[in-house]
Order: sequence, then structure tokens, then C-alpha cells
Amino acid sequence: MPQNPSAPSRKPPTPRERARARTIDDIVRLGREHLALHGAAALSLRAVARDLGVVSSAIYRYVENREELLTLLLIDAYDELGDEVDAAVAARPEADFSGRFSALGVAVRRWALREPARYGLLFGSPVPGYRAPAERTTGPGTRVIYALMALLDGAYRAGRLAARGGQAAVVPPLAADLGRIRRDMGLAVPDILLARGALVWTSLFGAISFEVFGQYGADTFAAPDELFAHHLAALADLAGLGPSADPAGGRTE
Amino acid sequence: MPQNPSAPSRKPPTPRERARARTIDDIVRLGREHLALHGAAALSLRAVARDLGVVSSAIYRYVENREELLTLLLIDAYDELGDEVDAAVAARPEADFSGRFSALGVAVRRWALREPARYGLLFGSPVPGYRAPAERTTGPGTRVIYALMALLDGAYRAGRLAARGGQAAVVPPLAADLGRIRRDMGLAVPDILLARGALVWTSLFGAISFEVFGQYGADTFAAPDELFAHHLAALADLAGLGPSADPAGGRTE
DNA sequence: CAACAAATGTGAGCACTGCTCTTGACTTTC
DNA sequence: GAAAGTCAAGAGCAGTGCTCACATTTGTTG
Repeated sequence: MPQNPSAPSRKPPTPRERARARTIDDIVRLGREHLALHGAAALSLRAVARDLGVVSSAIYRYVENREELLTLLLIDAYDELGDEVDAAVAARPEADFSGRFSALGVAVRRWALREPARYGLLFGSPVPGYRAPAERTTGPGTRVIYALMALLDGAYRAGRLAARGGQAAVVPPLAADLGRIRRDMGLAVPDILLARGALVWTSLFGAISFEVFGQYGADTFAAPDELFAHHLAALADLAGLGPSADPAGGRTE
Repeated sequence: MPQNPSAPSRKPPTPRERARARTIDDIVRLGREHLALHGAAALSLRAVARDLGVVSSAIYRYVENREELLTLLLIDAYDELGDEVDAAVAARPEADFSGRFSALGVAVRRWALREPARYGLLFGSPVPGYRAPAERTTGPGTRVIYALMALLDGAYRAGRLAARGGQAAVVPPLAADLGRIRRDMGLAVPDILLARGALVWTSLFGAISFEVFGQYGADTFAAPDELFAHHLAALADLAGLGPSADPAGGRTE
């Protein structure tokens, strides 16, 4: 199955290759619909094959197995989330760090509430028996954290990021891959604030997860927009971005 | 199927009822093992029946369907987590609020890391097609948030909880069930700090979830104990518990 | 253009799942 | 002892992931 596009094969795509790519795109599109409708663990290759108008076994000509389709959908979702977050952040002035942070948080929440099942695939409990291949998912999977870290670094370089609060003196040990991100991006922000950034990152996703996965009774933590904006302002404060420069910056739209 | 124990039926349990209860306990125990081994979505009634040494259809004499078993396991997990958290909190002096908060966070994290699949059932993406019945799960499901809220309320009444940070003046709107908790518990702590408590609550679970569900590459947010303790101290600060009174309070064991 | 070979589609089949239903056996109660 | 209630067994249905032998389509090449 010669379909490795990473090797620099300069050949123009043959019609066969084009048809194949189009079919795979169709499969991913149909899979995305099923995912959004019924959740990750209920994704059925046979159902996708039916919708594709083909017998069930034919799917395996294009997708190795169910895991592979899940990986494709994982990358697809990461990319869409990353695109929306990047666009939302870029829409704010470069120097408006707290505004950009707020935009990032609002964009993640909006995408999560619009695509709960896909959000669950990315940030929920892992699909049983499925292990995301790191070499294919780390790239798109780290776009949002990269955006946040770039934001914090920019604010730090501009002198707009200040350590504050109780135990700033205690330098925390960074997690392995957090150190890797620091190196890869050449971050100038000190470890204390980077750890704060990681906490803010996980806190943001914690708040959103509680809202998206409403496990409890009805809506224990179904935060309305205003409460989320309030949380977001507190997180900006925690990150060191200080009391928000634009008090209305947390509005949803 | 007269098995409702909530009605005040004073009848002593007949041998049949005892045997039946024992069998259901066995099923829950086996289900717990399968859950811990293979995850929630992979829980199979047939497999449980095999382990029970009985034919597959016999399971349905004791458990209505797969959802019912999941509900039983959900309650089981909530209770175990609640017990451990309560015990950890009670082990600290009543007036040591930040110590109790730290103990709560450490207990949740320890349980989550020890029981990742069960943690995923409680706080991960919802199992497809399964909706937890509120009337049976809200009770055990709110034990930890109740413990946290009681902690904050006690600190507030003792004059040890202070609003701090930027936008303390902005009173956030509380989520529906958060207001219910406030009423049910007769909390004295003002809404601003209660909202902070909710943020701290979601942040705590966000940090733990990222660690338990290691979706990314290897261990992007596999926080070592020290980093988690650092986060916990920041969250205590955010909750208004002030800079930790016991700097070593965040230790794991 | 014809022939070939690769790519693609087909249908049967295996092992698994949740769940239902009928049948037979057993236990408690009257 | 008979009636009523309970339980286990096994067959069966519809669904799943996945494999394999076979048939068909299709692009390329002699």
C-alpha cells in the first residue's frame, strides 16, 4: 500500500491516487458525522461503509482498522480546534495579551460546546483499547497549548507578565514535555510562570470539561457565559496577565 | 421485582433476598474489575457472566441491562472516592483549612491515578448511549464538591477566607445547581468566593484529568507529585485560603 | 487497441456483543 | 402436596470488527 506522502515523492498524483484520497476524505467526513452524533466509542466502520454506499469489508481498503479512523478523526478535530483558536487569537491586537487570552479561552469553549463528542475524543476519557500514535497526533495536538505558551511568552517579553501571589519563590519542577515545549519554542518566560501557564491551561479545560460532560444531575457546572467569563478573568489573573485590561473582554461573541 | 430498599419495609431479608443481594454484589465486584482493566465502554455483561460462572442471559435476572450495571459501578466509584476524600480531610485538624484543602486535592489525585478507568467513568467523556440517572447518582456524586464547599464555608466563618485579586467586585452569576448547593448547605460564604470555589474545583479536576487521560504524546502533563503540589498551593491561594499556612502541606503521602 | 496488473468491490464467514424468549428445574409458600 | 415464584439454560436475533477468496473495474503499458 504505497500511500506514504511524507517521503518527498515528486510524482504528480495519479487519478487513482486522487480518487483514493477523495474516498478517504469522504470516510473521514462521514466518520465525523457519526462521531458528532453518537460519540467516539459508538463509531462503527460498518455504519460508515453503509453511508458510503459500499459493502462493509470495502472500508478496509482505505482504512486499516477502526483505530486508524479514530486517529484520522483525532487529527481532524485537533486541526479544526487549532484553526479556530488561532483565528480568534489573531483577531485581537497583538499587544492586548489579556484580550488574546480571553479570546483563546472563549474559542476553545465555543468549539467544545458545539462539538461535544469530538471534544470528548480529544480531552475525555481515552477510548478503550485505543492508543493515539504520538508521531501523528502530537503535532496538531499541541497547537492550543503552543498558542497559550506563545501568548505568555510574548507578554513576558513585553514586561506585562508579573509573578504574584504566595509561593512565587518556590520553583516547581516542570513536566517532561513541558520542558520540551520550552526548548522547542525558545521561551523566555521563567519556569514559575510557565508552571502557572500549565495550571491555567489545565484549569481552562477542567472548567470546559465539566460543562461539556455534564455527568452530574442536571447542570451543576453548566456555567452560563458570564460565569465562564468570570472564571476566565480569574485564570488570566492567575497566569500573571494581571487584572484584565479590558473588563468587557470576556464576552462570548 | 420488589427490591426497593428506600421504602421502609421492615421485613427481615429472606434467604432468597440475601442470596440475591450477594449475587448482585458479586456482579458489581466483577464489573469493577473489568472496568478497571478494560475501561467503561468495553464493559461486557457476557464477560461478567462468564466470570460469574453462569450463562450470559442469567445476568439479566439481577441487572436490568448494561446501563444499570454502569450506574451501579458509578455509584460504587463515587462512594469509594467520597470515602477516601472524607477520610483524608478528617485526618487534618479542623482549623487547618489549607491543610484540609491540600489533603482533599491529594486524595482525589491519588484515587484517580490508582483507578484511572473508574475516574474516567466519573469525570471523563460520557459513555455513549448512557445517561446517568440523576435520582440515583446526584447524592454520591456531589460528596467531594460538598466537602470542598463545607471547607470553604468553614474557613469563611472563621474569618480565614479573604477575597483577593482583580475583579472581586464583579459578582458572578452562579450556575443553577451551585445555587442549590448553597441553599441545601446553608453556606455563608459570599457568591464571589463560592464562584472561586467552583473554579478551583474544576481546575483541580482539570489538572488531574490531564494527568490521568494522557492523550498527548507521552506525558505532557504527567505532573510529578511536586508539580501537582505546586498547583494545589496556587489553587488554595485562588480559593482565598491564602498562602499556605503549612508550606509542606502539599506532600503526597 | 488489447492485455495485463494493480486497485477496488463483493459476499461469506468467524468471533464477539447486548438483549429477548421459551423451556425446564428448583425453592418457597400456601 | 400443589401452586406460585424464582432462577438458570440455551437458542436466537441483530449488531459489531475483521479476514479471506473471489469477481470486477480501471489505469497503464506493450
